[in-house]
Amino acid sequence: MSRILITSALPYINGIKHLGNLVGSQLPADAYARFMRARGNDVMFICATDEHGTPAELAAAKAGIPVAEFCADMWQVQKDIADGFRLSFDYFGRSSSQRNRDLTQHLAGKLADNGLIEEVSEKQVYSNADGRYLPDRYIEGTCPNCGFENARGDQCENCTKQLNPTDLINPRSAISGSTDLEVRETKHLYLRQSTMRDRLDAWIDSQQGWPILTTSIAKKWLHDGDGLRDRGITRDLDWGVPVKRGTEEWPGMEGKVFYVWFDAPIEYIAATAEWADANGLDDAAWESWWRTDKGAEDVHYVQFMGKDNVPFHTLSFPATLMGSDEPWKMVDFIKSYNWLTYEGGKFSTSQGRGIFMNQALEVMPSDYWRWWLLSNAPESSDSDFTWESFQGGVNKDLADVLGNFVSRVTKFCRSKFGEVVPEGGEYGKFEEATTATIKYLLEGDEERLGYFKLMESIEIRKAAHVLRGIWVAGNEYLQIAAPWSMYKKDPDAAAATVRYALNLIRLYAVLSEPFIPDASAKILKAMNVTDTSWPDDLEAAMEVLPAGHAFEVPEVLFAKITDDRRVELEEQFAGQG
RNA sequence: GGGCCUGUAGCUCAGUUGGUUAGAGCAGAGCGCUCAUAACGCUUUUGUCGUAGGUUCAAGUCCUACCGGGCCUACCA
Repeated sequence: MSRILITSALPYINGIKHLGNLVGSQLPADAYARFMRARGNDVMFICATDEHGTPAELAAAKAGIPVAEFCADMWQVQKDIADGFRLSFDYFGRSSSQRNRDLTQHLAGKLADNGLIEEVSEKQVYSNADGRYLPDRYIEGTCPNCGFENARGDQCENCTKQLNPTDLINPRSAISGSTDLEVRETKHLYLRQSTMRDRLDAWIDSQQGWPILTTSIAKKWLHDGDGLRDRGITRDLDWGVPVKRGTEEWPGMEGKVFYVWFDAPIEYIAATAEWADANGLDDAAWESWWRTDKGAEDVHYVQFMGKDNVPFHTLSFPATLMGSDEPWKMVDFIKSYNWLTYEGGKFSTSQGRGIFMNQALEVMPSDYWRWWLLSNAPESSDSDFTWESFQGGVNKDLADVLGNFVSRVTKFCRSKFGEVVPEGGEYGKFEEATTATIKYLLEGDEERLGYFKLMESIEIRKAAHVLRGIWVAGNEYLQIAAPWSMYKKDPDAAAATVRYALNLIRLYAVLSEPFIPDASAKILKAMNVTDTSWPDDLEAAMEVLPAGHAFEVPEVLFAKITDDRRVELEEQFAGQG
């Protein structure tokens, strides 16, 4: 048994995420967590909402409620949706928790003690009308390069030239449109990442088998231009973790908060502490996952995220932990994902293009989404969602190959033997061959990785394809064994075939659980079995349901998506953007 | 501008460290089965592996250039 710590990138609080966000972190992390638990490992799967920063403040203002209240509401909304997708977090925390405040302030204090924090005086644009400092991208104006009138303060979207807010002609606030802006001098804390460049570089070099997407992004930041740059970790905002040096005030930093990207990854740790608190456990419980001096030295830690998050997880957060000079558990594997596109274009929150998580659950069951998204996860490059592909994948894989297999076996059994595992006959060469085929698909060989290895190495998409192959093996078996014709001349032989096939159904429920937990549960319930033990011994697994065991024919597991329905959905979702 | 990824059958994609006749699913065609959600199984058509060069006994696999698609580029998270 291993101890496996899994974190999924924190969804930002300002709105409901779309399917691209889901497939890029939470969903594959969940499949991995479920798989690892099923194999008997001790798993800690952590996620939380990322609640600080300007967008949260603005979203709250737009909703006309205090930001703390807004975040509390949105946390519940996101939690409910996560539950709807059956995301099996051991704890879903909040980055605004007291635990995170304490830990963020503590780590900042340690970094300062170790000479890794620098105060920098800089000029920031302040909007009098809005009563706040504006991040670069919240300032708009005319691009000095191409004349585009809606250029943003960080970059002109029209000519892609990078800008400073002060470059803009006729700058205005993107929030209020006010032109009453002024440049103010303000002090901020910078994390001296540059001094840790070689350590970070060596640390990344020492990692084995990370996705090329992960390492190439990290290397680029480490070596591009002058190398890794220091980064401001504070902001002039109201909403966030107040800047403190440990538990002490930080002179000159009054009224400022830490930058979200400083406190958000720390929430992985803090959320584990929240988990301990929520379960009435002491600090030792969460520290055994995070402190290598308190039991975490044998923990295997895996992070999941979209590619946009890679720099923070390969550089800033490791720099924070390393720089504290305390024995924090560092990540062992960073799984990063490309983007999911929608009907050939981008998912867009601002334009309402694509499918959001709440809408998805309103129109289709979560298993359908889980299966399509995981079997098409953007692991090697971007993947495109189309309703046609979704319909095809769900209908062929789930309804025809798996669902219909369960249906044909249980219904045949009911009509010939009743709703009970039939006795008589013995397993023979067909069963032996099928078991061998499935064993190969599970374990693989030197040339081809099997389901187990693919899941362990987080090749989710490939694992899904192999899993499908295991379902197909059941249909192939039935075709060869043909119990419907065998029944006429040798009912005992047919009974043995049905008994084997019923055991296949249970096996499929166990193996498929990481991908389609609802269907898996439905199957197990119908088969009247609670034994979900992992089939380390496949021969034994084919005997779990003994002759005489009662079961029920389940309802149709996966209703097909009709062409009419697909067209309806295409139209419903095309109308928005 | 710089960096990274990517371009393989009509579609979506696999193709390990270069090695015999390039694979899978879907779609198409044929056959079989009739237990089943008109489901399942078997067989089968299609490829100058983006283009042009190069290295090699041998390249989809390595190198160079070019063309196409995507992403990142540090104050949105």
